[in-house]
Amino acid sequence: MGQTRIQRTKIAVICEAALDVFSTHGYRGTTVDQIARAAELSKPNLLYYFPSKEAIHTHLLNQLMDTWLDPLRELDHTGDPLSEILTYVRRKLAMSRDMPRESRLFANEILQGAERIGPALSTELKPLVDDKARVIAEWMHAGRLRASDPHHLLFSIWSLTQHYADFDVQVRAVLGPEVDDPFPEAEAYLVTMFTRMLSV
Amino acid sequence: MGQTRIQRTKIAVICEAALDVFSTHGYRGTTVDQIARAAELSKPNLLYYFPSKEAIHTHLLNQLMDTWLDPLRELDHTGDPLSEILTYVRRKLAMSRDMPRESRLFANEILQGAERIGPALSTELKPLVDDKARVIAEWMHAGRLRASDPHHLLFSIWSLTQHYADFDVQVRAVLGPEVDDPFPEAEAYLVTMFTRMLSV
DNA sequence: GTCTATATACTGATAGAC
DNA sequence: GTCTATCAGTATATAGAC
Repeated sequence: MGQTRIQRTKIAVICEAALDVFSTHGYRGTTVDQIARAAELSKPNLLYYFPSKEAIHTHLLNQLMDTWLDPLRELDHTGDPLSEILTYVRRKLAMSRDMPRESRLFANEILQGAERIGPALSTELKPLVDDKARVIAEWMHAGRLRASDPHHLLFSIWSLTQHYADFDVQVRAVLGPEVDDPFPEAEAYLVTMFTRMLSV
Repeated sequence: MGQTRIQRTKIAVICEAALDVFSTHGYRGTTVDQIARAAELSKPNLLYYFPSKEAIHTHLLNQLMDTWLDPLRELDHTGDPLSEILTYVRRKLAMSRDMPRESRLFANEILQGAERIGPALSTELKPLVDDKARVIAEWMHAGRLRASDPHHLLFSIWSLTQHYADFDVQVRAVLGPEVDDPFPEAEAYLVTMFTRMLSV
């Protein structure tokens, strides 16, 4: 939409700042002032680029939905079943490692009833999941994966991988300070788990 | 502390109401007025029983921590390894089904940095987890369970079971209205998963 | 113990100068 | 485009009558 380069830059800075604050304090816990300070702007100046606090939040969630579903879209029905699943697990875990704020933004939204993103779950998420669940079911039916419920299989991948972003504080508290980076251990564990679960 | 029966009842009513509101709106998203209305009390009357909004929240979290760890405490090193794990999984899943508000209260707190409950993670949770992880490690070492990382095994049980409470909205959106109760499917899936993961 | 009324502070958003 | 000043609405908590 006819934006100058400077406008796009400022909007990006605001989104970056907003993601930071929303993801750690939730929607209600975040103030426009906090976002403005993090973006190094005055409050009215920020509201010159976005009409309201809610507009920023909605914008972030909509942007995120696409990125979030990319790894699942890439699940290829022509590939090797177990490799495809393990690749998906690794990508989702990498997203938890590299985009923990996005994961928490999403988790906050779902946890509090998905009032803003709710519709997209039925219109965007469900059709994609149903499609991929069908692919997985065919693999299982063909004896190329051990049988189990495909939908719950996908739920389990989401919960296990996102846990390392969303519950990061708890994971680190339990593992203690001697574990600097839990992700290598996590990847090894999850690969083992899904291999034992699915390999024929 | 020298409370009359009526006082205890009112405090229980307040806690019940507060759990309802805090778990669906988060700490900042909750107003004292909402809690008061839900408890059918006036706002000043509510603040006669608790000194502040934060005091109610802290009280709930502290109470919850104990209940939350009970199923793990019952993991018995003299029992059959796989049965003990599966029982733990079933109990945790039952808690997600029967106490979803408590699960979400806890998830909200961890997700937003565990500012209030953080210390208890190191002093209460970690020692218990380390202890039970040792039991599991011994079972694995004795060849009674297939080897894997005990800490991450516990993480996986938490994330998989709590997912059905914390992400309930998403689970239902994906499964669609034809699935009335996802928990029986979930239990069957999780039992299969941990059996394949751990049975020798 | 419980209420009405209110003090005090914060927050989202806008007006208007520059 | 960006700022200072400020409004209107809301929130926590308290004062004081009963």
